[in-house]
Amino acid sequence: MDARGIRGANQSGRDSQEDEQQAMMMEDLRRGPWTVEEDLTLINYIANHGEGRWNSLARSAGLKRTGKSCRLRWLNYLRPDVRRGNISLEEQLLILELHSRWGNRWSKIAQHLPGRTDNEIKNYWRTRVQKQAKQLKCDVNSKQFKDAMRYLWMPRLVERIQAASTSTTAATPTSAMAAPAPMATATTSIGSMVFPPSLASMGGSDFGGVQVNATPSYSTPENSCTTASSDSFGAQVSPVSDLAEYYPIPVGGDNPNPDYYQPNNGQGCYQESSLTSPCGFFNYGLDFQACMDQNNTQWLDDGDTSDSLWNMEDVFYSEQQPASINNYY
DNA sequence: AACATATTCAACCGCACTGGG
DNA sequence: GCCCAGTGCGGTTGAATATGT
Repeated sequence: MDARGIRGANQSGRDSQEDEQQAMMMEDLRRGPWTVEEDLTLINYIANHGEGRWNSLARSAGLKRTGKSCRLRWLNYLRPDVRRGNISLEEQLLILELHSRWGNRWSKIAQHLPGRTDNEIKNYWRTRVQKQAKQLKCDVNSKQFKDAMRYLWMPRLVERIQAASTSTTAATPTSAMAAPAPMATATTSIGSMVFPPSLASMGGSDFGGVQVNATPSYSTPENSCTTASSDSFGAQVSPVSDLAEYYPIPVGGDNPNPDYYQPNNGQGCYQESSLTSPCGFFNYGLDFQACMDQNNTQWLDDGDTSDSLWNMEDVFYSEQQPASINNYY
């Protein structure tokens, strides 16, 4: 047992926990990374006997692991419906939104991201979001950082989702993008979000009833969206988000979770062209009539994937100096 | 190529809660 | 009401890997 094992003196369940620790030493239980053999043993056992009662499961399966360890391994890694890989733009947006609503309620947030585990979301938050706050020398819970997330990062994600969607439909005859200007005009509704005047020129959006004539230019690297490997905070993201791929839930699906997102049938969240939060925290009714000509869509395919979509320090600076905001958009 | 530093994420921890006996 | 096993959650760690010098 390491130093972290030291606990307080009058904790409920404390004895059982000490027993667990003791058992670990007595029974020579394994810890650390799981081997392929252990994984297979666990998978096979659960396939035959189901999950639950993890301590007895661990013993019955012949695994020299604690029940906790087995449960964690199964839920976070071995479960067949666990999604691995890059976090899509939509997922990032959802994480930001739900976190702003619920805070560090990772498991609750994870319920709304099918296939993602609380651990994964937590790691995403810590490594990507908190890192940015740290670099900016501000607290992740500070109003400044939250505002930047809400007013800048999230709208930008919406734009990128729009752009990605637009780019995927651009090739179809019916989507003859007649965008004449080098500016993409995207109308984005984010129901309860009210943007400060200084940002009102930023997003092509109707945020919280404030019609924002936001027409971001996509012509510069600084405001280009990165699509292949890096999100605005350097996160690995999917270049194109196909929600049908991620959320293959039938309309009126039978997920017992009442909070579970359903495809947009009037109460759900995602449709091909809209994003709606589960609780209507805010509502991304994306109007994908954003017109982007070839030049405007080019950036989606350009390979600069290495850096930020926008530099947070620049964003903060621009927030304080609205006059200069167009330097960044 | 070698080393240092940064980043990622699986796994662990303590703690709280629940339900059965 | 108490005890205890089981479970779940959020926070933290550290090995592996990536990146920079």
